Amino acid sequence: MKLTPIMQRYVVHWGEMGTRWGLNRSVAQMHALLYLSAEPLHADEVAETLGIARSNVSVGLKELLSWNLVQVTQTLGDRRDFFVAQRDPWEVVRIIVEGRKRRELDPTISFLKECAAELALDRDTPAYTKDQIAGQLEFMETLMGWYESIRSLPRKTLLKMMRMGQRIAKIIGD
Amino acid sequence: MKLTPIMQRYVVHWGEMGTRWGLNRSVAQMHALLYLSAEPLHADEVAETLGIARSNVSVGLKELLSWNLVQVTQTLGDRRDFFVAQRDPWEVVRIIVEGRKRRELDPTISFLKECAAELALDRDTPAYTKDQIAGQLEFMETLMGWYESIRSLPRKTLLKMMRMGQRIAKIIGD
DNA sequence: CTATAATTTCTGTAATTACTGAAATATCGG
DNA sequence: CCGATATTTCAGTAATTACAGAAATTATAG
Repeated sequence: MKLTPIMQRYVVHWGEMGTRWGLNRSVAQMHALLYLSAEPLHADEVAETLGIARSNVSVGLKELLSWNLVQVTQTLGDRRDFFVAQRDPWEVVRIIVEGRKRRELDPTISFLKECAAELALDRDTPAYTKDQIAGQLEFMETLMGWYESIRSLPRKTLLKMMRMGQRIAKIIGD
Repeated sequence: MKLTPIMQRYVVHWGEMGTRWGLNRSVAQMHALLYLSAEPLHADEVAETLGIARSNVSVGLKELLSWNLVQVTQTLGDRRDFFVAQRDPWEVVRIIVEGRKRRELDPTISFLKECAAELALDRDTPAYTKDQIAGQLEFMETLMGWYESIRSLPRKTLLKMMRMGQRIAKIIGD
């Protein structure tokens, strides 16, 4: 696939940002490429376009598949797998946030719950420390509950809410 | 500083999670330790408690200072710097989110704006690609605008909003 | 101004993580 | 089943990142 200069810069930028989000550079680049491409691409084309080894593309695409950021399609009369990226930016962010929650927040909350339970019986740990852990757990549960309730809202409602911005504070009252 | 078994596990867990959030393990451990500690600690104590080199502690604490997750205090009659962590979990998250926004989202939005401007004149880049970039920019601006308006709400209002959960959808209408 | 304590910088090393290219495996038409 | 093509696995290598310890710098008390 031939990239225009702007497309190249986009791919590079996205690769760079990916590293800050915990993806590795080439995986993020693959995603960027597929995101910009109107047609599904096969792995060889991704490898060639980005100049990385075919085997890496295989691994990277698998990772993107596991995140549901990319899907496989087939073409009649072609044995190869073709890949398309999730086109909708909302959906991309939803997927990423969901994944991060599962991998980062959920284990922490369970851990904190364990701690809280054990701390109830613990005589050695200072009161201050207990409070800190309890406070953190409470906060994370609040945050998580909020996320759960927002996650399922239809996009239209979400968009409306976002556009309301600060006016929402008035409606809620204080 | 003497750590109880639970405190040790907390520090280890937090260190592990830190790596998934883009911090390195020991920096995250330093933060955890200070977060749990009722009193300010000096660098030597941090180094000794965590079993890492004094020089590393110096670098790590500087990083935490740059994030405003940790602050320096002084004690009368002691030349050493003492460090305390931000105690409030809300504030911790606010600081982290703010930092990530600044380091990750802001540059991306500027980049996308540049792209959008150049794409208006560009004859080579396919229409589909242009749409994808435009869509992403629009989305990120919406998200950012919402964040800006929420960020400044008093915590009380925020908490109320979070506790309302899905009921907020009804109030907004559809 | 000097001696001492505290902190930071810097360099080499260790550990981790990412990547390539070859080999192995799987898939499919005939 | 065979041959051709596509994909994945794997082992060695490269690149990156984190770390320790020594050396240098800064700050402070006397």
